[in-house]
Amino acid sequence: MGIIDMRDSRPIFEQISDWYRKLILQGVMEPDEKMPSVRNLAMELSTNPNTVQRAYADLEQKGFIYTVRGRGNFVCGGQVLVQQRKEEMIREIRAILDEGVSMGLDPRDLAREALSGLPQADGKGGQS
Amino acid sequence: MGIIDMRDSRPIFEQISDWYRKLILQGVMEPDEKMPSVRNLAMELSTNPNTVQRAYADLEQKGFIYTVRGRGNFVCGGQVLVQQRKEEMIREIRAILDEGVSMGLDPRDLAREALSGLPQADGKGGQS
DNA sequence: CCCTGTGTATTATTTATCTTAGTACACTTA
DNA sequence: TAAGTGTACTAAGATAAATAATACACAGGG
Repeated sequence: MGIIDMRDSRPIFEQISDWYRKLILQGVMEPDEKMPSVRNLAMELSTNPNTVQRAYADLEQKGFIYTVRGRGNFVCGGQVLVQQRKEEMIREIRAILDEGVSMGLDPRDLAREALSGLPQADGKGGQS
Repeated sequence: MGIIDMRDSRPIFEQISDWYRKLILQGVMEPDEKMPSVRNLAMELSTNPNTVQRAYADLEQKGFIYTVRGRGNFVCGGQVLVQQRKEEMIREIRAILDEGVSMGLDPRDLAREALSGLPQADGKGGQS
């Protein structure tokens, strides 16, 4: 699946932002690595520079990239963002489990079924 | 929190649909119980009858309510919907855990932290 | 039958968001 | 100097959401 999915109802800038957010959190984009230029990425995705610019503004506002005038956008480092996202994930899962409880379901049962058949962590990220 | 939250970026019809979806899944609205009339609910929520109508159309399309011409909308029963929602929840949790794994996190750790401090199922729904 | 309440359909208008387009300016580096 | 970079601005088009007003068909109570 590419960066932009036409069947996805979310706005393009959000799909771009989400794509790179995941790349950064996964360590595929390393700290201080240069992001594609606004114009280049717009060309590559057959979209508008303004749309890419908005995606980058979103990433910057959320602390995933930083800007150097005249040079480009670069990836922020690393562990703090992973930790923040981890806590956000826990809140998201907890919200689902809460809803399950309100329906009379057993949250441990939900968690157990969600865990079954998952690949294990590869430890590449080295989160200690 | 009321049905409509102005700080919520989701459309009003979706908030209404979601609200009643949860009431039905929680058993607060019982099978064959009458839904508020389109005009009454619109009045109560200070919104447009068309918006409520759209929410009801959404609920009907998803199988949560049924319509009797000239009489009103009524709640569908019960266990099949709960089971469907349960499986959907498991898929949602699994997607989050997958993302965590791609970041090098341990999914069992995420699940355990999400479970900690949750209220237990009250068994009111009686899901066997 | 008549009246009221119900869902449903239609058209139009307004509003907000997203996207594209084009232009311009300041900064950095080769 | 020239090319590449981010950034700002205005304008226009497209789409979705919400409101407004009207109309029609059906069910039930009197």
